[in-house]
Amino acid sequence: MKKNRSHCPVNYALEVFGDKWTLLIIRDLALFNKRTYGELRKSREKIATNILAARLRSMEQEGIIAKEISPEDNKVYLYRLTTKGLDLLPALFEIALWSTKYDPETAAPPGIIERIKEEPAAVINEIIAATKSTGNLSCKGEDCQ
Amino acid sequence: MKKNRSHCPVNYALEVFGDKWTLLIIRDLALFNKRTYGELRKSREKIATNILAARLRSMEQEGIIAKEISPEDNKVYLYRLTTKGLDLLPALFEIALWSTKYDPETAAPPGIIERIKEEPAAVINEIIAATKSTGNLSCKGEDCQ
DNA sequence: CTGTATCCTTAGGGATACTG
DNA sequence: CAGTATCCCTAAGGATACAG
Repeated sequence: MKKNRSHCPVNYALEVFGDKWTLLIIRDLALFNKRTYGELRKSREKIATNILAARLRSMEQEGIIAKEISPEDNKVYLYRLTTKGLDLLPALFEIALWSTKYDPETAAPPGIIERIKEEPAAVINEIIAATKSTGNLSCKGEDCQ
Repeated sequence: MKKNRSHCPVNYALEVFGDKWTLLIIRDLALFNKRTYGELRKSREKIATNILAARLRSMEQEGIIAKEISPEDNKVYLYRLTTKGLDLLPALFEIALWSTKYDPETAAPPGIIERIKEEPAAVINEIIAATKSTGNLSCKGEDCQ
């Protein structure tokens, strides 16, 4: 895609996360608490390793994720959402809610979707807390997996 | 992109409007009140005519827009958002608000963004009203153009 | 005005092998 | 474990001509 087609805010968003993978990576970081490259690679959608690396680099450049060395193991890198990335959660939630309303394949929306619907602010606060805490938290997601 | 990579709601949304044009067309229909093929073609981002036709067809198949003959001129077709399409407005608004917060190029967010921030429900109701009313409403948008 | 029909180009993605 | 490096491929997009 040609960059800077316009200065419309919708267009800007498309240029930052309008590809086929970035939003899924944000989902994994936020909802499934994935932190490492290996965890992110195990998404249900089976992202190729080179694509994952490319997306992570792009996301880091855009400032929506940050990469840090694990305090526990200096050979392990941890990815986390920045404030700019966390600010995408309301949009992500609206998108997910819309899908569960209309996707014929998603008959019974699982746990976290219900929570997003009932108490989105609380979910966001939990994600922020989990993001800020150091250490490698295991994946606890059950949906989408 | 491979379809049906997973049944995750985020993934479903990406498959429906995760391309480079659909969201911009929704923007034009909702915020700029565009209704005809010709109006839609005049987006700032200069969509090619074959691409526009392809996207409109896809959106119609997905059920987010509907195509009708103009009551005023039976040679003119009018496109409008369906309920499913209108239900995307909260997501669209969150996306736009995020962009105006972070896009360095969007220094001063223009009029409609302010309204979306202050009274999103009212804006949605106006769009619904404008969508339901028949007749070819002229484009009144000032942003993004 | 509302599209089709072509032709062409390219970025994005997929598969796989390999490396420190 | 966390990526690079290649090679390949195709869907998506762009330009333009034309048609009902």
